[in-house]
Amino acid sequence: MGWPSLMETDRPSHFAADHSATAPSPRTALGEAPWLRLVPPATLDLLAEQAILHRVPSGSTLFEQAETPSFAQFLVAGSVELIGVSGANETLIEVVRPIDLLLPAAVLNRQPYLARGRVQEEAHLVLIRAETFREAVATDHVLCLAILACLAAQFRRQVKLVKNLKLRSAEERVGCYLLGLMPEATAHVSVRLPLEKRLIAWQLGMTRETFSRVLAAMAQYGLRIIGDTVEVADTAALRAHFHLDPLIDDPEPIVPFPPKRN
Amino acid sequence: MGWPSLMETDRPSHFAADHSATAPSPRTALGEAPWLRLVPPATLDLLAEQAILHRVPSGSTLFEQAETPSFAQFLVAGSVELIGVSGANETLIEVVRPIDLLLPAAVLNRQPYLARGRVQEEAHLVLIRAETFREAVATDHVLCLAILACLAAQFRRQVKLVKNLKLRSAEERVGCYLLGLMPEATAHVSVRLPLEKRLIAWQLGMTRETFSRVLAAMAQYGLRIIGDTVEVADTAALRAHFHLDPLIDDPEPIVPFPPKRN
DNA sequence: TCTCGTCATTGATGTAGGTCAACGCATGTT
DNA sequence: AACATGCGTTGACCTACATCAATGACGAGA
Repeated sequence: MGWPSLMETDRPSHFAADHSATAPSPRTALGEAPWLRLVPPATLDLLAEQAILHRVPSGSTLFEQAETPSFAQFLVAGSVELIGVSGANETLIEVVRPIDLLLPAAVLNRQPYLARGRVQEEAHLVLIRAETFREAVATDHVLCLAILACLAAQFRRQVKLVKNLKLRSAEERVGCYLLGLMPEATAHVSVRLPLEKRLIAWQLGMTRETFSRVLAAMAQYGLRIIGDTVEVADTAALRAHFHLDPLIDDPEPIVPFPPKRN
Repeated sequence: MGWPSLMETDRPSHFAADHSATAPSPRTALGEAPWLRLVPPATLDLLAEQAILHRVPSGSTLFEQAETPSFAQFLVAGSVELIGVSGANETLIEVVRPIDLLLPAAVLNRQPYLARGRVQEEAHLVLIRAETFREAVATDHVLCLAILACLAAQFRRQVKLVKNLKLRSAEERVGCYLLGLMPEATAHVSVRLPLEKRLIAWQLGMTRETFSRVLAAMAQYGLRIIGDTVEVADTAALRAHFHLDPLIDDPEPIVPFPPKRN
């Protein structure tokens, strides 16, 4: 498969060699997740103890649909797309961005993944054995609260994605996506697209061709595309046409949930 | 609004009168949720203490999109549809069935609902003040684990719904839905549709008209519709055409997560 | 330099499913 | 009875996309 060493428990030597100097340890990586801030260091130590820090190149498959997870995977850097597959059809479920867990629901419930995990931008992952992870959650209340917050955010992101997809036309999705890239105040803006167009199209749930056509058509709203940069004459005018909805477009933060002393 | 008394803390007298004899107490209702089985009775008592048990008629709006939840709502009986709204468009996000929580993610994170809650079949709800609920989760690790399991299941259900919708054609959705109603083994079956057709259509993400047409077209697979009952000559033949995918069609149980003594 | 592969653009065409409208059939109301 | 209201069916039509195909632009390798 795309990434044979994932399923092994021992760390492949070339990974150790590559990163012993530059890459942070799994423990450091976990410590950097803001939503794990309140978790006792001892618990993080425990999680990190057997953890593996992996760099995975773009395009690799992290896990296949229907597989039962062996690891909890923390995405520390890069991005991973979750793809639902049925027969010949594939559809993007969501794009996971750091720092987040990949499909924690499957890991927690010992259930099969409902989607394929594919690396979009080179990913840095911390792998923790599923059982270790489950036990830690079952043992440490504060960790459990953190995971709960993480999962809640993922749920809400999922709902937002569905709403974006089902309530808006292709053109609206593009318009709102572009608006999301622009700074608030400025009138005349020039932004670079953060991804290849085909990837943006795929994220917005349309084909390259449609995306291209829509971009072209948006010249009428004072929008120019030169290569991968977008120039807008008047963002206010754009905003007038495409109404950002906070209940769809606002990013969904992972809000840590303070434990209570009893 | 549809249901003015929801936002009040004190129990409206006619509810007390109506149900003091027949309806179970909030405490009993909570005790019946299998996935709360492991939660200490003391915690359930605490939750039930100020709780309100409500019967809400079909069609009522439980909460509006963008509202910040004041209550955690346990759906004990009936069904509730969650509807995403944007401008003039509405789309069904999911149908919640008992025993489950309505959008716990919003309640936990103190964030606005992303969808409207509308009663489909008369609902029995246990309302718990949001803060009480949050504190209980922050205090009791076992409760926290139960909610985590509940939320995990909801997340997975959401993913399954998206896959059903985006990976299958209208005809396939109908076919698989019908198969889901049939008993496994029998060859010749006659099933009654559990809901009005317009509601099924809406749940399957299509219009009444399309649903009607698709049903008619499925005569070619040996299917007859008489009023609200469906007769299938040969379920095996149906199954050959419409492949149920466990990763889409299997119901998503809430699997309780055993706590660990440390 | 040429070539090959990938991405983007543009046009022509196809189609799944929505929209609109008419009608039949129940059920409940005055 | 007469009437309204809501659901289901069916037909004619529309449209927002996808699909298919041709061409151009760019970068990497020989």
